[in-house]
Amino acid sequence: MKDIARHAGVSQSAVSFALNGRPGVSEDTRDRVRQVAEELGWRPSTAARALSGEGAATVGFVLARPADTLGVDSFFLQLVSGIQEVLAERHLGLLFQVVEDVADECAVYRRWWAEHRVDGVLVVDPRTADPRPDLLDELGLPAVVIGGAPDERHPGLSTVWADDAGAMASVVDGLYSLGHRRIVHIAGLPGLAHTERRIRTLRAEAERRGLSGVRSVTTDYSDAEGAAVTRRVLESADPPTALIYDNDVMAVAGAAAATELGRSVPADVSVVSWEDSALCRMVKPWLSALSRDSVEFGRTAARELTALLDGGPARTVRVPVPRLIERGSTGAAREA
Amino acid sequence: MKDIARHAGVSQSAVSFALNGRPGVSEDTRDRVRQVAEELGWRPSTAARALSGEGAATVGFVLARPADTLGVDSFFLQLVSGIQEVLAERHLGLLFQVVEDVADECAVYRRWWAEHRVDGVLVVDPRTADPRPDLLDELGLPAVVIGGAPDERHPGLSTVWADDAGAMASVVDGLYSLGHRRIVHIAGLPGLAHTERRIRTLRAEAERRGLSGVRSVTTDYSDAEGAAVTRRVLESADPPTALIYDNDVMAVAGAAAATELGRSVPADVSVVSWEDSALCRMVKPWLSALSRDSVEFGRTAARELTALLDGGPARTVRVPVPRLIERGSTGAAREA
DNA sequence: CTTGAGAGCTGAACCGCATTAGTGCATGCT
DNA sequence: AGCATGCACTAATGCGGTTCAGCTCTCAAG
Repeated sequence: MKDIARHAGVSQSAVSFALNGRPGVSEDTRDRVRQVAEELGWRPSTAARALSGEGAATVGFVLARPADTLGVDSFFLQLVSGIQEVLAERHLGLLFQVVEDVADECAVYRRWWAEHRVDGVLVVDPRTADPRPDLLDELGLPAVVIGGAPDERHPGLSTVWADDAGAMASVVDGLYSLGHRRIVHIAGLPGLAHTERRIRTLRAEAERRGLSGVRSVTTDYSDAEGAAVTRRVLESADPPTALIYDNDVMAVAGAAAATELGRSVPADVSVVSWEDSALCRMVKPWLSALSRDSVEFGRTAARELTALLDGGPARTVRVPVPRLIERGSTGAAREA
Repeated sequence: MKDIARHAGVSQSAVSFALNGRPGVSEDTRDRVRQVAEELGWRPSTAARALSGEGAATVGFVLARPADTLGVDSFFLQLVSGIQEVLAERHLGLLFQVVEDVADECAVYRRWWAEHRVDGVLVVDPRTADPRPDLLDELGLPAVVIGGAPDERHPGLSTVWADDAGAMASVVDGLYSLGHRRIVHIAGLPGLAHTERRIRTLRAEAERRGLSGVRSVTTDYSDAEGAAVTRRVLESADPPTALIYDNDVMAVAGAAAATELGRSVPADVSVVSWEDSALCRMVKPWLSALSRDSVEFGRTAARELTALLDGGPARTVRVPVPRLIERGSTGAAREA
C-alpha cells in the first residue's frame, strides 16, 4: 500500500479509503488508486487485515472421525463443495481439520478461536449429549450446527436441519401401505442426534399402528456391520419384510447379504437406503433411496454462517424433507 | 503478551523469547513466564505472527472438480486425513478449496500467495500439459505435487508419486500368465498424468508381447461411463477376456454391466479395479484390486511439504507400488 | 583494579493494514 | 468580511507479535 500511495501521489490512508470503498476520497483519486493497485498486482494481506480487527476471513470445519471410518461417503465432499460455493463468493477461506473424536474437536475450536484463526465454524454430526454447543456458546464463537434439531437452549447457534422425523414417517407409511408389518431399521451410530430422531420416530409410528415387529439396530455405518446385522435379523425367528438402512454403504452391503442368504430383493425383502448416491445404482435391483441435495444443504449452512458473521441473528432453517426415489428394491410384502 | 509481561514482571520481549524457546532469558524466567502464560490461557495470534514474518502456519489444498463429479470417492478423504495427521503435529492448518477447473485453481494459488494466506500447497491430479508447476515456480510458492511423475523441469517442486507404470506392468503380467491376451483398460480422465502413464505402459507391455487385442479407453471416472464402455467392448467383435478399471466405482459398475450381458465374472471376463475400497467387497464376486495406502500417501506428501517449509531441498519420493489383492474377480482366461 | 566478554534483559522499531483525529481549502451563508 | 460547513486528504496510532540494538550486571582474566 505504501508503494501504491507513492505511485498515486497520495497518502497511505487515502489508498485504504479508496480500495475499501469508504468515503473520504474523490472518485477521481479512487479510480487512480484502483488502477495503480491493479498494475502492481496488489492484494491485501489477510494477516494484516485480521490484525486490525477485520477477522480472519476464514471459517472452520472439523470432521471428528477415526481415519479408517472415512470410507466411501459422498455426503461430506458434497456438503463441503456446497459450502465452498457460498464462501468463495465472499472470499472466505475454509479451514478444514479431521480429528479422532469430539473432545479433540472441542480442543480445535478452542485453539482456532484463541488464535483468531477463524471467524466462525460449521459443526456436523450433532449428538444427543453434545458438549459442543455449550462450548461454542461459552467461547462466543459463531457457529452453524448442521443436521441438528432446533435447540432453544443455545439461542446463539444457528441450525440447519432436515426433518428426519417426517421423512421416517413417510417411509414407514409407504412400506405399511405395501403391506409391510415387520420392519427393521439398520441405524447409524448411536448418540448421533439424527440417529436417535429416526429411531424415536420409527418407534412412535410403530406404536401408532400397533406394530410389534418393528425395531431399530444401531451400527457404525460400515458395510461390514450393515451386512452382519442384515444376516442376523433375516435369520431370526420372525424376519422382517422390509429393511431401512441409514446410509447407502450399509444398504448395498445389506442387500448383497440378503441375496446371499437366498432372499430375493424385493420379493422377499424390501430395501430402502437413507442416502442416495451412485452406489444405489450399482447393484441389482437398484436401491430405492431417500434423496437429499447435499450440495444445497452445504450452501444453506454456509449462507447461515455468513449471515451470522454479518451480525445477523441466529436462525433455525429447515431444508426440504428428503424424498423417496422409488427404484427396484421396494415392493409389496410377501404374504405371511 | 503484555499481560503476561506485567504478571511475570518482565518486558514483553522477554516473554517472546521465553515462549519461543529462544536464548536471551534464564531458565528461571522462562519457566515463570511459561506458567503465567498457561494460567492466562494465552495463545499466539496467528495473524500477528504471520504479520511479523513467521508465515501463515497454513498450507493449501485445492480440488479442481465440478461439484457433481465429487461422488463416491474414498481416495481424497483418506488422503486428506493422512495429510492432517502430519500437519496437526506441527499445528499447521489446512486451507481447503473446491473449484471447477485448473484455471480457477491457478487463480486460487495466486490469491492465496499474494494474500499470504498459505506457506505452501499440495497439488493433486497433475496433468500432462499442466500450467500449475510453471505457476508455482513463478510465484515461488512451495509445493508438493501428489501423483506426478518426477519432473526435472521444475527443480523447486517436490513430488510424491506411486509407480503406476510398474504396477500396470505387473498387472498385465499377472493377467498374461492367466492366459489373457485381449485386455481392455477402462482408464480415467485423459490428460491426467497418471492416466497417460498407465496407457503408455499398457501399450508398451502389449507390444513387448506382441498382443494386438489390448487397448485403453478413457472415461470420466463415472459409474455411467464405466458401465457404458464395458457394454461396448464386451459386445464388440473380438471382446476382451480381462478388464482393468482405473477406479473402484467404474469397476463395480462395469462388473455389474458384464453380468447383465450374461458374462460371468471371472469365468468369461476377469475384472481388476485400480483402487481398493469397501466398494470392491460389496459385489459378488469380490473384486481383485490394486491396493494402496492413501492415508500413508497423504502423510508422506505432508511430510515433504513441511520439509520444504523448513527450508529443505525439493525431493522426489516414490511410495510403494500398489499391490494386487487377488479376490474372486480374476481367473484363468476362457479358451478361445 | 581494570578490562572484556557474555548472560539476561529492556526499549523501540517494524510487519501491513484500518481507523481516528486532525489539517487545509473552497464554498455557502449571514 | 467573518464564520461555519463540508470535502479531500494526511499524520498518527494501534492490532499482537518478533527482532535487533543497546544497556546493565557479573565474573574471570590480565
